[in-house]
Amino acid sequence: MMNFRAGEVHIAPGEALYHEGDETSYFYTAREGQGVRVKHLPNGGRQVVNFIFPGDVVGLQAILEGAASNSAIAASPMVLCRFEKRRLHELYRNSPDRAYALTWIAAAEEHFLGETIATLGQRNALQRMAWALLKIHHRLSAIGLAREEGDVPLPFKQRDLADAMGLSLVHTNKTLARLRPLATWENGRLRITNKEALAELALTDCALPPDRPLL
Amino acid sequence: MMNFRAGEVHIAPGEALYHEGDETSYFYTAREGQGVRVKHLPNGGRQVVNFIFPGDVVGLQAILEGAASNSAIAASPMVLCRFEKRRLHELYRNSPDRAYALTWIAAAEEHFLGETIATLGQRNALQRMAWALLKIHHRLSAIGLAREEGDVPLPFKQRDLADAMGLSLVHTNKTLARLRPLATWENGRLRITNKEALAELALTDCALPPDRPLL
DNA sequence: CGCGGGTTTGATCCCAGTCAAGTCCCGTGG
DNA sequence: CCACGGGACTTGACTGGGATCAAACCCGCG
Repeated sequence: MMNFRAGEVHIAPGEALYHEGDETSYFYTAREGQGVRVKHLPNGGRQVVNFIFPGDVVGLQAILEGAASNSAIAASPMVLCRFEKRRLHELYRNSPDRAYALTWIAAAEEHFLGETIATLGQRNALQRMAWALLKIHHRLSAIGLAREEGDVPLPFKQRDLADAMGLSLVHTNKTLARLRPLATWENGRLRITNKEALAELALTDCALPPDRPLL
Repeated sequence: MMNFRAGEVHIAPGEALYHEGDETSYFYTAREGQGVRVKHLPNGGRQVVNFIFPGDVVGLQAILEGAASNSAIAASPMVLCRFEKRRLHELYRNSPDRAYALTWIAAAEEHFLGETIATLGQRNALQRMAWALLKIHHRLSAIGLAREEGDVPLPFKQRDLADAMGLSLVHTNKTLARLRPLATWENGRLRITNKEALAELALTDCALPPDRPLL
């Protein structure tokens, strides 16, 4: 099998994998660490489009040609595999199964963004936070990052979560405080103590997409 | 070339192409008419995830297996082509270019959903409406649905737009009224009279991130 | 003429944004 | 060793944008 990897990338917390507006010719898969994809608005607003966890594909929009519509920023030290987008055609010609997996991933991503849209559009602050914490915990658990005690690493700042849920920093903080008996997030680790109550709050039917095929 | 079409579907305004929770084994491409993809929350909330215009692929998430995460509802009489998702593998094996195009479309969709997320998260009511009207008009113009006078067909209800932008119906109405000098939407047709002013309001352009220090 | 769905408008309320301090903690340097 | 500074997190007081409630209004239609 041909090797599509075009190198491995290491980035430190706070650094960018690529910037909004860049004409990047790569896309990536995350191996270790966590980060965010952010979009900036002309007025200074900052939206975290989604979180980047190990196993995610990052920057697939690069196949659209043109400037990247968002920046990818690391929140903890990250390791990613880099691929050249112009060799994607080869992949599609020579490795239909992997191509299919790629589409599958894109569809899964779309599925998740749809849920996020519903959250931003319909849920209040408490519901948003409950939803986000559940999703994050579930996702990280699924990729085996949970410790014995059931807590998962979450290296983000409250500001990141605030910008992800479209809430102000202060209100995010206050909302996290209200959720404290159900979930705690401190020292970069998130623990869910009452999943049922959280799900109740979040109005989640918590149906996640099935396991993905390997790329 | 093999024929993947598995029929043509006609649906009337208000009817569903598929319902949330359905185990559909099809996906579609829209040929005529317009509709919405909606998600429902347990508390009765309703979010319009996006609008369906001619040329769009609908229900590609079906490749994820399992229940559909949203419903597709027609707002005007629609005509769509139906495809069987289980034959997608064939497509990937026999027609890499079309497979690539499919991924391209999925990526474009993801790109758009990302913009929507930024809108719901960061923009206020006036900015949201301005953004939505611009996007819709631009999109419909691009597929040649604009008349001589520059107006495009928009068969939705104010409720649909409200649910798309996460605003209440009444506030949507009032906001549309405030935008009246810049854009009018009546009798199912949308006309933009002052594109520049609208874009100004919507804060669209967003080329480069403002010089906020990283991290 | 009455009815129902969609649109418009006014009055009131409250969730979340903003402003402003203050605390905790860690790294740096005197 | 402590003083200092800066970044993240907390907390309280105030404000306002948008939700909610409640009526009209404006059709097309039976």
